[in-house]
Amino acid sequence: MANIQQVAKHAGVSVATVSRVLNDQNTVSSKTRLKVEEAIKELNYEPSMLGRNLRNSESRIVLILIPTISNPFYLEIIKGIENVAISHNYNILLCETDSDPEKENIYFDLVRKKMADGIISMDPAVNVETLKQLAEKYAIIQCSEYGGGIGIPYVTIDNEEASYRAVKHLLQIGHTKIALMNTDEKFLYARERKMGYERALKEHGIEMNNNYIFYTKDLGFENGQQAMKKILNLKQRPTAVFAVSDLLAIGALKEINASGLSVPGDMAVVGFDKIDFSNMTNPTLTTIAQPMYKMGTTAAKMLIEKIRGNKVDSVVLDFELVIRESTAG
Amino acid sequence: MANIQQVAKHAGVSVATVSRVLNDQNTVSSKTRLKVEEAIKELNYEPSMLGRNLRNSESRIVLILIPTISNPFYLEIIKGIENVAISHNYNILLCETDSDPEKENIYFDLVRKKMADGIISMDPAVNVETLKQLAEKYAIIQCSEYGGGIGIPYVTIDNEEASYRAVKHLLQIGHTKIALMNTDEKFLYARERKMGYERALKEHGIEMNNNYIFYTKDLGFENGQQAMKKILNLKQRPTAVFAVSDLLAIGALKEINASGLSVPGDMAVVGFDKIDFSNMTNPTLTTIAQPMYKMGTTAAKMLIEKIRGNKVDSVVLDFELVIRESTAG
DNA sequence: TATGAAAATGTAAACGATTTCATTGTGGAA
DNA sequence: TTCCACAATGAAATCGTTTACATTTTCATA
Repeated sequence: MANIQQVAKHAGVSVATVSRVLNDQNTVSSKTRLKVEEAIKELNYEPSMLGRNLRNSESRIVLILIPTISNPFYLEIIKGIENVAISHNYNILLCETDSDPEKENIYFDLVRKKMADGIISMDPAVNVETLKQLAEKYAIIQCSEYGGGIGIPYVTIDNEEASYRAVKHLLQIGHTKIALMNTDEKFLYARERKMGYERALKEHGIEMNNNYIFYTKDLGFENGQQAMKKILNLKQRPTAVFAVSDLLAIGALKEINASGLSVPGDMAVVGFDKIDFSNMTNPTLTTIAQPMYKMGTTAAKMLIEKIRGNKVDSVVLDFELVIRESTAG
Repeated sequence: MANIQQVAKHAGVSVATVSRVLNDQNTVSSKTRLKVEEAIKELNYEPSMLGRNLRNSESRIVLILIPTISNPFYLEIIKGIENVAISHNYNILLCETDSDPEKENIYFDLVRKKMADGIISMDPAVNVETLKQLAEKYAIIQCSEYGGGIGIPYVTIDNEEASYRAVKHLLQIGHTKIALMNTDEKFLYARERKMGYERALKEHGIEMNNNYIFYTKDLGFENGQQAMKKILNLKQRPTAVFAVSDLLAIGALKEINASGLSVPGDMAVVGFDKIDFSNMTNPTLTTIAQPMYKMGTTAAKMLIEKIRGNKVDSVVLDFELVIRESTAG
């Protein structure tokens, strides 16, 4: 495997000149450029990024931290990040933390050890203290899930308002007994979405009923099934459920179907995220569409700015309520 | 940011000694080791992987090539690869090719330029010629999808047999008019699965009927819907469908439901892959379970062996037929 | 033709680790 | 005490680039 020295010798020039050709510098005469390019061809030379990266003190790799790759919610965001990254000559390392601080630390080490130039964190369970500390020295952006007020730039939607709109939709089509399927309130978005839920109810003169609020440990399909089981067992059974993730909602859907009830006839269901699958279920799912691709591209652009050493501001993007069969009574 | 020189100076030793401490070499006296460790603490030193990688001529990064991140089939495989990789101190770069040779080439360049130590390819549409050429110089393993006979080690299941078993199951529960929803036969697995389909039919004295075979461009949900639409319009309508991917099958499911027919009463459906979502549909999907996690770990171990310069052999893993509601008539 | 600014090229020092080989230090045996 | 084997340490080369600075070349102008 040839290196730049050999190319230089073969072309009869210095390594500096070869490097200039490689980096498209305009200070090379077309004659020598040709010589060099020929040598490169003949030797089948490929510049080593290891050498270049060391010299430039960069890795051109950015980390994406997600709790699990199994939640399709992240897929579109990742695509957005990826496209921007690639067009800026960055590559992405997808890091599944399983919300495990130990795994998390492996990845944090990657930036400490210069193997990564920055991080986009989408893990709501991330250790905020560590992250904050890391952010003092390294480029970090939070995407979709963020610890508030810790001074790290983020991109998100207005969760309170989105939740409000979802619940309001249920109220408008006549529901008054509406259950909330939420996650642990240690997560900011969980608290925000509950607030939106409460505001919508209040606005319609309905008092929030704690018996109608269910907390799940995770955002997965099974969690939705289990929670729905409990809801169906209530003596005062609600007529609608608002779940804070599509996977939860799909679990609910499955459970309702299994119990012989029908959606939306007996029970309306609203999800959150608009993952691909939300359109594949039977019935299709009413949900809040997060602008996932846009979130990804935005976060990536912010990160690259940050890596360049510029200051960046947080961004709040628009969402949309998508009404489909699961509430189209 | 401290470097090894400064640590050496601070500890009053040479850089060689610091490096020895870093790499756990036993030739360091416990006294100096202590001094060095103290200096590392005090200076908050983190060894740079850029320097180390250059010196060692390795990146400790491996590439995973997949056509699209949207097909959940790959998720479990990726997890398997990831776990093995991490435990061997490798990191993985997830590369979405969109089956676009140009994007593919960006990633191939990464290994040519030493930014990656090897590739696990799961892209059936990969440019086999390039891959073959690359495999002469770099470590490459094919996982799940493979170009046959090109001398690159692969891990897969017996697609012909799996398909045979799926169709045989349908025959055994009484179906005789069975449609096949396949993809382009330029893919080896598509040809193999068709052969299995044919063998099962033949064994039951049924001649293969080309009107019952449908080709889709991709393996997505929409492709399944479209193909099912055609199937439902046949005058001699089949009573069962075998789709070569779960996403196709789920699209079919959706279309059957939409047309007012019921599964499995009017139409039985079998998928392939056992993705998570195949258990969330209504009804749940009968499918061929590929040992995805195992495929991932196996491929990763093979790749690491290959990187080390050892010869590795291809592997064929077991599959399983999982019978669920969509055929439980 | 001599001059000098601008353009083209070269030299050598980084970047930050690992490792070979040489050197020094240590302790036990004679 | 002397010597030797072996353990511990250090000096310096190396991995493959980029780039500041120095040097040479070119060429229009006086």
